[in-house]
Amino acid sequence: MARPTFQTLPGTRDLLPPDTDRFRALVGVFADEAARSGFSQIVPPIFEEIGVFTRLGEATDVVTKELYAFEDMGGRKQALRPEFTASVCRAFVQHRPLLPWKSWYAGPAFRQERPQKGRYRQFEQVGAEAIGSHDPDLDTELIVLAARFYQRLGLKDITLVLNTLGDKADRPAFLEALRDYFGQNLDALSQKSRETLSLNPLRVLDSKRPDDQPLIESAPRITDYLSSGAGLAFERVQAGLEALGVAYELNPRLVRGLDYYTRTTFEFLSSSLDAAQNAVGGGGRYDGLVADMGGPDEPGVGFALGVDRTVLACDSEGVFAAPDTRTQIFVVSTTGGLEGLKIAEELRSAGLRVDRAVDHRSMKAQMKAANRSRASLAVIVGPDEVAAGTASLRPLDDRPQFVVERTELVSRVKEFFPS
RNA sequence: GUGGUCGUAGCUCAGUUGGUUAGAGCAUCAGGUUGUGAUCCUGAGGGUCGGGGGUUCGAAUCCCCUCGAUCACCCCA
Repeated sequence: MARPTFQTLPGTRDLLPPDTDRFRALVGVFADEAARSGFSQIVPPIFEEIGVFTRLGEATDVVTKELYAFEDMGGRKQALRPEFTASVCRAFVQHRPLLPWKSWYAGPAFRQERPQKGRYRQFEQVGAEAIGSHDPDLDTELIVLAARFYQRLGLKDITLVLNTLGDKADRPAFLEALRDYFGQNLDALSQKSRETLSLNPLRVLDSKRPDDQPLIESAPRITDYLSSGAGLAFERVQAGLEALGVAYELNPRLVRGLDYYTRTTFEFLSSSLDAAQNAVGGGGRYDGLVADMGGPDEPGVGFALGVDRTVLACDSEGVFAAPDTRTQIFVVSTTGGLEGLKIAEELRSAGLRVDRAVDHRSMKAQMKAANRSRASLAVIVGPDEVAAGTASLRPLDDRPQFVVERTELVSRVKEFFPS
């Protein structure tokens, strides 16, 4: 096909109906679940001072090579948000709300990477964050909130994977152990992983390269390096999930890509997704991040779910269809006057979904448009109806057409749509 | 950033070993008597075959470059 002059940039796309209805409904479900769990919505700006995001970690790809950074006219360095957590922490520090601060959000985030299935440069997330409490039961609540959301969409093939990364203080010894271990087996490690090792040894555990698997399998485990506090918290989260009947898998190699995570980390994987990008959501605790933003040393825990991937998962499981926003009534008018327009607005005022033929085309053309709109009723006004003070109602199925008084039009049409 | 695959009408695709005005289905529009859709019939519009260059008497078909899409690596939602 000959390409148009302009088209969407790589990794971006137009969301068109009926997907738009579906996205909106999905966010609606999440908003409802979040509110049930005591979270209120926050809408941070889409771009921030670049420092807000670079605080996420010097070793994270999200910051070092995927950030959409730019300067404003005054030379101020800023960037499109690659995720929400940083913005939420910044907002917390800026406004100092009461603790715990529980907020949810929905909106686009931006990462400049090569697009592929389930991975876009502009992608949609919903998520929730709670700042100001160490309570591991809060971790559990967050996880269950996400799980309930998936459940309400109708998704079944979702696996919850759980791990802990320990406290900041536990980290150095563990990292050292990893460096030693992998360092001694350097020749058994893939080239890529060797590079990763020098940057962030944790991330080597996350390698998907088959060659690395045997080595990773017997690598040191964080659980052996946990402080008692972190260990107890991890047990408490597991106990909570068990008490609530939420299934999970432990995976000591789950490290997640952002450097700020501490203690609990989790990921939701869709097994029905035939794409490499099968993580539909993830999150964890970030106990030092608020302080890094220049705020008080308040802990935080939260998650983000990828809306685009979740929708893909819904597709492959055949669940969560778009809600019906179809036109109910289609107004056909051949008078050339304003009667059709008036009727359409009257019916709209009465709360019905009404569309109308434009451009004064032939009745046949208007009826075709009516049929295409998938409305179930056509209201027809021509010269005869106007003269007689009536309107013709034509059901767009097999039922017979009938005539109603113009003055009773709205009530007669409403009768046609019970409920 | 690296690699694989792909790029013909709005959509899904044909297009034989390079050979005359590039096709189909769906969709769109208009007709099939005077005001009636979804079915059926007839017809019409719509493509410089992603773009540029080259080989050739001749290229949608072969070669090179480029752009784009897609999938994967990496990484993550």
